[in-house]
Amino acid sequence: MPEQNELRDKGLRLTPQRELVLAAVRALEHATPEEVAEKVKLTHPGINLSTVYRNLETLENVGLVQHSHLGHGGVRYHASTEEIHAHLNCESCGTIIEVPIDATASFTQSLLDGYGFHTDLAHLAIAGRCESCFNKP
Amino acid sequence: MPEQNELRDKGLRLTPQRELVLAAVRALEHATPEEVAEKVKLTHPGINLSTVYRNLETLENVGLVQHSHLGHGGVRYHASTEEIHAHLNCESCGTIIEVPIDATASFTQSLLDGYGFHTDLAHLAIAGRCESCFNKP
DNA sequence: AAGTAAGTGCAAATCTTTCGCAAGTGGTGT
DNA sequence: ACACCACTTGCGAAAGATTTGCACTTACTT
Repeated sequence: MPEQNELRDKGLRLTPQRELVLAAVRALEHATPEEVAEKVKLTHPGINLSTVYRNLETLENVGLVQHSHLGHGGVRYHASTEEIHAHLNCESCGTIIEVPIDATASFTQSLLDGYGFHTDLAHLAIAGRCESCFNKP
Repeated sequence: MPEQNELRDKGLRLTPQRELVLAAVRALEHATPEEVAEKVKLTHPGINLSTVYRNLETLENVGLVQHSHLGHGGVRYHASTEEIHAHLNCESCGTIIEVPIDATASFTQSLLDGYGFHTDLAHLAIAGRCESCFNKP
């Protein structure tokens, strides 16, 4: 019987750790594995970091979460249900500006037309400088 | 007296290691620190990997080289004089497609207009899938 | 030629992510 | 309820990339 649980529906076992990891990713948005672990530890102190890594990978495999590479820091995970957006990452101050994916449509279309490339702008941040940092030395 | 040497002009000491690191970055294009070290070792076998890292950082500080994050692998360095281009990175097969920066001008302009964001598309690869990988399962 | 600060080599330390393995547990069938 | 077994977890160790402390060396200044 479907719809009993989103994890079981994907063929995964329902463990407390796994549920908490998924909940943490959803709550945090753009969290690193480390941050996810911290969040989970609030309610389940014993969880191991490698369990977090494994669950992030597992959850990504079934499509419930996705990762992207923002800024110079490491990988960040977000729930698949979040609205898709591109990230502008200021290299000076680290600010992340979210841009609705529609605003990038003509660009990705031109890459498709010109290079046959199917762009996934959500996966990697776009580097640059925000207005205020640009105006500094 | 200026123009005696590009490194000294930047206030850096002229060491064999440093010259070789710069030469290697220029010769290799998109090389990882590891690859730079390999190249340098051909003529200076004793060079230490940490010396390569330190020189890459130093050379970047004075603007002679720059790094960018292509694909999932590590950091890659290129000479500042290289023609600037964006990189389309196929997440399936790892192919890198180079795109002249002109082709992205209207996109970066729209980010500037809409978000005051000064985009540096060369710094991070753009993720997605190339034509052939897109047509596979 | 001598002095000094920058640069180098080396080894160890970090940091992040992965892996092997033994012990634990969720889900299924009895 | 009971047992079974593959999937999961915890833990420690390993791996890969990059950084750091420190003593020795060397490029540049005078």
